[in-house]
Amino acid sequence: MNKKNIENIKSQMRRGVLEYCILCVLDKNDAYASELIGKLKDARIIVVEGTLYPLLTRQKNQGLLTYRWEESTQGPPRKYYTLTDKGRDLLHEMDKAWTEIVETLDILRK
Amino acid sequence: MNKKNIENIKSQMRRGVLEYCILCVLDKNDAYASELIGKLKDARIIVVEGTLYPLLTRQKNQGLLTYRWEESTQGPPRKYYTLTDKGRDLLHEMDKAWTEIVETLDILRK
DNA sequence: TTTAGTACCTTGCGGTGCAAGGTATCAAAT
DNA sequence: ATTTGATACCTTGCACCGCAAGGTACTAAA
Repeated sequence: MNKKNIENIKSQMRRGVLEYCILCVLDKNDAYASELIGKLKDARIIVVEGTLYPLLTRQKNQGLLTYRWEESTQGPPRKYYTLTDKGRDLLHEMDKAWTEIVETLDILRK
Repeated sequence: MNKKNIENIKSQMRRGVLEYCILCVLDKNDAYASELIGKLKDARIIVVEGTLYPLLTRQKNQGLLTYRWEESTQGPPRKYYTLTDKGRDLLHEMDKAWTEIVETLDILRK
């Protein structure tokens, strides 16, 4: 009951920064969807496929990302996503927004 | 166009911590809804009435808050919200969750 | 008795995460 | 040859929730 509450809160917080996290990860290296899910899971940002795929499509349609197909040595071809210049610009805006929120909460909590 | 994007991102990030902010503010002092809106606006967490009222009701129904009516010297009576023990417990859990997310993003950004 | 200020609350819409289910490719085992 | 398992992509339907807009009610001053 209470545990459910806490999980709900955590996921709500994570949601707010999900798009930010994706751009962060892609800023370092191109990646394909399944790979991204793994990396975000490692970073304790839980994401499921049904969330990530529509999100990537949205970001692509906003011109933040592009993709290319690449053959894999094992398994079906992979769709590698890359940050565009526009995506990088937005990432920097997100950095600012994030910093601002962290500062705000520091004040609220002090 | 782009400005709208950024605003959208910020509000999405804020949403994730809205409940947390409310409990933070109430942890220091009891407050009534209009007052809360003012305090959160000062903290650059924009909230509108249509968001706050249902949220307070939700938190009250979850047993995180209680309220009492108080007469006002000018205007209608005010509904002062107070954190319950359960609310305070959850606030501490939120502190942990928030710290964890901040750490996670530090890692993702490094 | 009208206007202005303060305070409470509800309704309808749109956006979005998630669970579940579906499709396709490749390679190894039967 | 065909079944199985691993990998990878994607869609659908539900439910939740923030927000804009609109509504009610009390008080005091014009």
